[in-house]
Amino acid sequence: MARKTKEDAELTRKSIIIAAREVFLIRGVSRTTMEHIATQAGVTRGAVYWHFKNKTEIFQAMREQVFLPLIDRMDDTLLVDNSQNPLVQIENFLCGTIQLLNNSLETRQIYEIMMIKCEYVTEFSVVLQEILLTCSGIEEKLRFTYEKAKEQGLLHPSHEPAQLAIDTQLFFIGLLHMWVKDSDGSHFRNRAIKLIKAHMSLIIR
Amino acid sequence: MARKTKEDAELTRKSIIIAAREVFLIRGVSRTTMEHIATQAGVTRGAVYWHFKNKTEIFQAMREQVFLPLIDRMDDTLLVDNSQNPLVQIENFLCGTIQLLNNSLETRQIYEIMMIKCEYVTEFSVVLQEILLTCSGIEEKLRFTYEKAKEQGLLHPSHEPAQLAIDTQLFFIGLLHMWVKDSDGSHFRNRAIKLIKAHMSLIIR
DNA sequence: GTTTATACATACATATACGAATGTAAACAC
DNA sequence: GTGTTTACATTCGTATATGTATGTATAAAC
Repeated sequence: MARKTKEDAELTRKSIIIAAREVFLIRGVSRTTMEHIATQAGVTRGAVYWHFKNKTEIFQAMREQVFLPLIDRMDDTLLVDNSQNPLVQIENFLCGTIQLLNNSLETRQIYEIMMIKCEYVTEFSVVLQEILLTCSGIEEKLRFTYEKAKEQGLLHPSHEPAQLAIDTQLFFIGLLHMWVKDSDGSHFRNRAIKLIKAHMSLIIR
Repeated sequence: MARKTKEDAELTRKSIIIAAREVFLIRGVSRTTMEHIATQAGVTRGAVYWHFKNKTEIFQAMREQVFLPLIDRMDDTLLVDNSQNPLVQIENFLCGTIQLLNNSLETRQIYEIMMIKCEYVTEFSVVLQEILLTCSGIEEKLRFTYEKAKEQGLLHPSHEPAQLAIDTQLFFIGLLHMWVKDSDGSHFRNRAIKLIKAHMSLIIR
């Protein structure tokens, strides 16, 4: 077949990532083959191997589309000193993430793949380390924001920012996991925003 | 080879489950083959196919060893009306689960397999439904116990048992996930008990 | 306008996995 | 003590996956 222009090639690359996401979601990462991805993208394995060394590289490319924006948004919502109520900042960050999952099919699917359609062994254990690191970052930023809240006297005197940060983080990790697993929506998806507000209300005062 | 006695056969069956757990942990469920399991158990694939129809059946057998006791312990700790402080009952249940993970290699490994070494697709999506159901059960039992606490005036008047139950449940799900992922122990494993106490202290009064 | 590198498709070699079929020796039922 | 069933091991056919090597037409570089 004919050679494509650079722009066309970039399109094929992107369509491969999209195809991978769609197949990963249905078959799981381990069970999808390069052939599955290629077929779904409407190309042959040759094209896939041209753009990516192996499946892990495709997975990483897919993952970056979700994680880099997450970090950015977190920094924007939590770290920027906008003289807003810090507790509201935290609530906005948490709710914003849920909104993103609601609005973006792509994000939703990638989260689902990463949480229940991927086995973190051998080449993928690296990803686990990165997740751990991201979580550390979240904890730190939450703590920073809770400290602001404490300075402003918004917290109960016996509550420590560090403890609140971890508690909120673990609550949210749990929520995300159940949000993803609850595909019919009745248990967690529909209630997520309410649950976040309830969690924050436990902390206020 | 020679036929074994019934007792011997039962031993082989158990050794296959153990072998499966060990290999699942290293290679992930999808990537382990019947051959891997057989070799690890010191038998041939013939023996494995004799005892189990396929890999999913082995997985289920392994899983039951962990989930049935969980339900039992939960009922024992939370539902039995032992006139103990309900909040202490909840704390004991949460801490007890962490202790179990600390003490039992088997339990620890099975949790790890189920959370980050398994892809919940096709035959395995059934397992997801069961997990959802188990979670519903946990929520209900937590709510029941928080209601007892409220009756005894142990809760802040503005706190609702239903909300607390979900908050605690999500906190604990998050904790379990991070506990499992934090294999070096520095971030969550060593602090788990302290984090639980901190979480409960947010609720008291 | 020729050359070269690109963006793939096609073909090939190798490896691995599965499930079933078959074989077999000993345990158990009688 | 003979027949039957059990608890496996062995063998076989088939399918599927991987990575690479090779082919090829065209875009881009000059």
